[in-house]
Amino acid sequence: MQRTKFGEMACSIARTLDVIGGPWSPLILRDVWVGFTRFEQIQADLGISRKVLTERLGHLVECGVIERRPYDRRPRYEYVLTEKGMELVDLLMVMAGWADRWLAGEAGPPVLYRHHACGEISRVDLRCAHCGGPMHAGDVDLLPGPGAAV
Amino acid sequence: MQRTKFGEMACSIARTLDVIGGPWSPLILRDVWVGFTRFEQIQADLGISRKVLTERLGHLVECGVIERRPYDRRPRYEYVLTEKGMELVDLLMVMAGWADRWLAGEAGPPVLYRHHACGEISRVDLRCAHCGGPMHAGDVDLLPGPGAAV
DNA sequence: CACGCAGAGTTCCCTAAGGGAACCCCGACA
DNA sequence: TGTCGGGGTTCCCTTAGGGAACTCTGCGTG
Repeated sequence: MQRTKFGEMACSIARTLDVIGGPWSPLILRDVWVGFTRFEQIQADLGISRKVLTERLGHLVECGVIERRPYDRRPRYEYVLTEKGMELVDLLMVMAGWADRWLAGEAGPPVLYRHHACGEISRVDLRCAHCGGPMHAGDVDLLPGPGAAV
Repeated sequence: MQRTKFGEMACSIARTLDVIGGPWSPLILRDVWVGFTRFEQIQADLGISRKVLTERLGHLVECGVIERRPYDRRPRYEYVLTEKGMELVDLLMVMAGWADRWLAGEAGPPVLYRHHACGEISRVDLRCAHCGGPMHAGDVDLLPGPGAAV
């Protein structure tokens, strides 16, 4: 809902928040991902206000993470993930993985992920794109990059 | 800022949002991560309202992702990441990675990550914890887990 | 011993964003 | 010609964020 616009900061986290920082945006993306692709479906599934849903969908379309396209000769539309959007869903999987580990409690995780390639129930793991070793928050140094401010 | 409380949904994404869904929360965590650990530092760095910062810090402490501890005999406190919090920072790296790829533009990414293990500038890559192969949003099936609703 | 200062919050008011419900528009179909 | 259903608008109300001023607490200094 932010009043302060994060997009202007020289910070990639802030820029991502500018796209999906709205409270509902990640859940909308999840819905589109799992197959709730129409306005009514998303609205009913999330219980979100129609007004806010309209705004959020518009914003996500503007940002190029989903596409709005007609599925009928009547004015009916569905929303589909773009490639940019699919990669945001990767982020959602990491989110889910964190909550599965830290917040699921007795009941266990609400959703399981089966990896196509190996057929096993699994979870995502963060690895270094260069050497393939584990790469977590404690395993890196931060250096100013070319787009750094000042 | 959400009015609707996500924590009750049987959805790990919603549960994560309940912890860091507030507009500023991810940036506060980032600040704590990179070494802005005191109230004044964070407030100055982010330009966030002191009121909201107080609330957000309190919430993050409650959720167990950061710890508040005195660093002086005067009433002075600093905030440090817990293990639970450190793993949330993993999520922030994925966020940053997405924006580095899709939003950095001409200037390039504002921050680079050097992996301790191999010493190279790198980025995080999502792999299957089971087989080690790439694991992205398109590479998985979703199945109801033990904690699924209904 | 009074003063000042700095960190860490409160308090108060204002505005804008979310929630909710009702309303609208358009093309099919009966 | 009426009505149905998807996909939005509009309007009003409430509440959370922004901003600035105020407070409280202990040290450190003259």
